[in-house]
Amino acid sequence: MPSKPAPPITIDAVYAAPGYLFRRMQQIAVSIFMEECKAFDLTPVQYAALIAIHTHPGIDATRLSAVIAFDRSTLGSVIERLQAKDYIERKPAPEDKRIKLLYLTKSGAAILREIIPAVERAQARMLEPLKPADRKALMGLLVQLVDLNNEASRVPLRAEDALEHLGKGG
Amino acid sequence: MPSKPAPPITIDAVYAAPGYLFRRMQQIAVSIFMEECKAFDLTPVQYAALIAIHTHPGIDATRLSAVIAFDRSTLGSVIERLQAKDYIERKPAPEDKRIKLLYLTKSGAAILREIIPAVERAQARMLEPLKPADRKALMGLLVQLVDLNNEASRVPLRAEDALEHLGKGG
DNA sequence: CCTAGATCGTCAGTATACTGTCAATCAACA
DNA sequence: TGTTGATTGACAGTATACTGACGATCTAGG
Repeated sequence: MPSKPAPPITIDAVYAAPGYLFRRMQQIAVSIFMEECKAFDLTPVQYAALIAIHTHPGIDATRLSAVIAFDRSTLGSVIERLQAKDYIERKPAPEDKRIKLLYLTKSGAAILREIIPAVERAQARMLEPLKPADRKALMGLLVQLVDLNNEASRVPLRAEDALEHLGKGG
Repeated sequence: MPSKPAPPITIDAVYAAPGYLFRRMQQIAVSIFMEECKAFDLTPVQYAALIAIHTHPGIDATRLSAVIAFDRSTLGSVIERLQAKDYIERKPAPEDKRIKLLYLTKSGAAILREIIPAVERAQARMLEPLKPADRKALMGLLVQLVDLNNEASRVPLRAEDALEHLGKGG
């Protein structure tokens, strides 16, 4: 068998490349999210951060970044904005002066309850063009791929990190 | 059948949501691309722009944004950076003073030839954890979904727009 | 010809993302 | 105890992305 010919240098090759499709789909997903949630003034990232803080009250910023796989530097400004909107508050940790613990405010808990249906609509809309069986297949493959590629990203997901501040209770 | 219960408000629901998986996969894809191409000082977006200009010499910025589905505002700074690196040049259009036509320089054409193998490696690595049959299945579903959701994004892909400056030759 | 509307590039403003660095602080160990 | 090394939050710098607006320019219609 002869060696594979050099791939052509055209934009059509890009359209079929995984990286391009992932980027495109992310753009579309954000667009749909913002459209469904425009009444709430919350971005997808801010939403994920609120959910994570709701699930793990008293988490600190570094652990939060591991739990939602967001860059720690980026997360600083996200937290600032959520605090400015009065959706979260930061309290200094009594035992470690470096750490600031994150908690939802009443406003934060309320907006979370209210936005959930819009978020559910957005998530459904992203997959709507596919047949139900294809939706399941795609999600299954994506969950696999993201999990198996976890270490390839600069900020791997570490869901279990959230439990450390509770005393390492396995 | 009773109505569906309200979904629980936990981070685990986010981990399984399409929007979160698309974001995560995009982060991973960019990370792999940058790692494989770190010798070339080109981002994924800059690479796509170069390929598109190579495929459509003399395209203008607005049409380029339609061809690679990037926001027109964002593209302005991308073009500036490519120009600063001497990979492209802009020439005023003789027939329309608003338009600046984009061309690859010799450096741009050269770096494009050189970076292709690294890009191919990056694209392959993104899907590597999956079995070959699953890779094909995932790509097939993604191509479908991105295409069917094209209008849902703020900047839909308009590949055919690139031909307009050639005299509407259909 | 002349005006109304569309288009082009650009800019300001906001929000992710990542790299690298820094001071303050904490933990571990000699 | 004293110092080394790790951790935390913060910051500067770069690069996408999107919104909305703007002047310059072109096109179409009257």
